[in-house]
Amino acid sequence: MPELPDLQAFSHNLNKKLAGKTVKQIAVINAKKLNVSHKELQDKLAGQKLDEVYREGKELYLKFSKGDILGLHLMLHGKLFLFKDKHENKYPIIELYFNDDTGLVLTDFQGIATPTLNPEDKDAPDALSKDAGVDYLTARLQKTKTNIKTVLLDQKIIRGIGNAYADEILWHARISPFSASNKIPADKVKQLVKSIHSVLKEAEKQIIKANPDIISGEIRDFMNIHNAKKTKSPTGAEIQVKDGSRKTYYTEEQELYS
DNA sequence: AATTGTGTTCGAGT
DNA sequence: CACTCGAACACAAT
Repeated sequence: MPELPDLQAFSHNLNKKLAGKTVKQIAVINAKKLNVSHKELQDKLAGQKLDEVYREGKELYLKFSKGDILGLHLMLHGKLFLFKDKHENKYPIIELYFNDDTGLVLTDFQGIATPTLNPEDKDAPDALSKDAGVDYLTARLQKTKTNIKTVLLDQKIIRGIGNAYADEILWHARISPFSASNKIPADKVKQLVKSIHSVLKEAEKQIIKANPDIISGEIRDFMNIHNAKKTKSPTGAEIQVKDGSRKTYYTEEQELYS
């Protein structure tokens, strides 16, 4: 599934391809959790120009000329396709048609990818925002004793990190995923903030390098730790796997604070 | 051809 | 009551 760096790449590419186009029509085919009626979405967005596409947490935001925003959450398997005139992709959720006869379709075989009209502003900072800095995380990590991986995955605390990148980030920071969040020393929290930023930005670079025009799917061959094809970390430690409702990959190089 | 993977919600258990 | 954990969603890729 796409995580933050993938979505970041998608948003750049979609912005390049779609910004400036005007919405002609919208078809809602299977959006169980859309927060407004099909008619309201159509009435609001038809005729508006798409100003910008960008990423917010794990969602893509399409911002229109009158200020309306269409949020797209891809969930586990959502995929985007651009098309001319019509498309033949299976499992469509929603289709946007533009006035030059091109279109954008969101599909999901699980039917759980979710469009949202004018999503509420979230309190939690985006993982790449400067608001998710040392001060914020230090204070926030003190408030809970759950393990640090769970905290990184909690979208109410910091938005955008998923299962795979949580493992990559924690290895990069050399913090065990099972560490109690309130036991991580100050200098390690500093390192964690640096690791969040550098792991996510580096991944985005790798993804764009591998596929400059990517707007869906995922590329993860380059991942160092959360990678079933690898047995050792770049520094030679055996990669361990803990099976849970999601898998956690880690090595003994990561210090456990408890 | 059986296994694996992925975010979020929700209900049950501690 | 607060928290933690697993199941479900339903298929593609291998």
